Amino acid sequence: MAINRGGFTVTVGLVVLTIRDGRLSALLVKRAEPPYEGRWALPGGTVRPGEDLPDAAGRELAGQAGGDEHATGHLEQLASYGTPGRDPRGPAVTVAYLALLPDPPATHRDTDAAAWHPVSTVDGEALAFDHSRILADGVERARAKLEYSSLGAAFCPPEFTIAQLREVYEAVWGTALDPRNFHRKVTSTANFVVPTGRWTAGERGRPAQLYRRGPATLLHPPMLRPGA
Amino acid sequence: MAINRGGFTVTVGLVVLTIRDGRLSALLVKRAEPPYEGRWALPGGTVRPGEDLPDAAGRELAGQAGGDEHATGHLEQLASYGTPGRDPRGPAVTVAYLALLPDPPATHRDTDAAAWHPVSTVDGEALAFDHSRILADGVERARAKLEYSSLGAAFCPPEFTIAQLREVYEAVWGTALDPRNFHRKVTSTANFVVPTGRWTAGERGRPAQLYRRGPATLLHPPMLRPGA
DNA sequence: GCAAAAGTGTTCCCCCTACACCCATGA
DNA sequence: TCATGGGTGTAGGGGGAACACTTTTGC
Repeated sequence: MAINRGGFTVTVGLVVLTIRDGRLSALLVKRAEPPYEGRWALPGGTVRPGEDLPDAAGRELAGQAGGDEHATGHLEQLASYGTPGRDPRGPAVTVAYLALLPDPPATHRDTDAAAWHPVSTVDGEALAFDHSRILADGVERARAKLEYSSLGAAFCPPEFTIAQLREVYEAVWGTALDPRNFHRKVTSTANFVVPTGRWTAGERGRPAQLYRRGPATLLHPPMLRPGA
Repeated sequence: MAINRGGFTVTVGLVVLTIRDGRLSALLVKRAEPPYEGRWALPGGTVRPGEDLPDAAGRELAGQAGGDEHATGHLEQLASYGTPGRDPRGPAVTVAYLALLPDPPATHRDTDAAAWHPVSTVDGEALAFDHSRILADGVERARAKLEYSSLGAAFCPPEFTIAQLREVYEAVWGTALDPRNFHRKVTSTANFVVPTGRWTAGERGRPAQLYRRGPATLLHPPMLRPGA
């Protein structure tokens, strides 16, 4: 009944970001076969027959980065790429998705085939296919969305301190933020974070209250980047 | 040399918006053949072999709405849609683009096969395929982008008054804006609009200065929607 | 005590809002 | 002269930036 009219391979590509050692980092996989054998590339794979695009992205994400991304992380469509010749094997459209994950301990460790790379150290031409451009687009999307959405908390574990959330913003934007103003801003924005009543202990300095993600998705007013 | 590994038809779909009679309106075409024969749908078509996605979108736009969209309008990728079953003919991914055009006189008149519909009158289930959802996504993107970009001017002819630009914002957002504050805001934002030195004549009231689009793309600070 | 980190208060300034007011034209 | 729309001035308020200050822990 379904007639194959198509000439395109459709794949999903994943820009998976997290904060490791205070640096915004992307998950990359090393290609095991041509084309671009041995080069780093974005995780991803072909969309299966009868599979919806978000499902394919979620399946690839679960396979690459563990299964709990729906608990605290975030997954959204980024953009599509179809420039002729981008895949030497033939016409191919990649629908890219952006995933934001907390780092420890859900995120798997580096292996020979998959590793986290600080985005500032990924050379603009180093990745396979047109993945350098896709990665750059994903990073820029993440930077922009922190301003007007509550997605910064997607990088945090289920319970986190305001300082942890601030370190997310500082890592993604690459700027220092005033801890006092950041604290007031976050806690005074309705439904951004909700206090749990629990507190950190055993660390330097005064204990900090733990918070969870609130139900808000859009921030009014937004968090503004100092630079621009 | 290029091996066809594909099972997908890839098409581009266009959400083409303009302001007609003070209302945000979308260009729709009436399908001449099954599936959904006789139903209104978004303009679009299949991506040709060797053609890049933006080129395909621009070609379809030129074919449907005249050729000068690059002069004053705007074209950007919106999102991709690939839910199984969305096209009864088989697996199909549509990469949707959003186009913003000035209305008179570049925009063609309505015909039996293509007509402008105020978006507020397009029923949520009336369009072919999943085009109602794509249209809704495009309208929401346009509403959001007016806030923090200079794209409002893409709806205006090459030379326009501040009042014309204000009517664009009012039509897209569906709210009334204070003409005095809007004027000050627009003219005081660097590089948003640049005065031509020419003035309107022959109309009611005091003549208004004519402006062109400025080189700015992002607005600092943004224009804020009154409602939220 | 000292360093370090959490959290509060305060001041200044910019921008947004609202609205009074003046200007320039057509009828 | 009146109506209509273009454009400027000004007062009030909310939020952000900067930073002094207090609180509570580890060492």
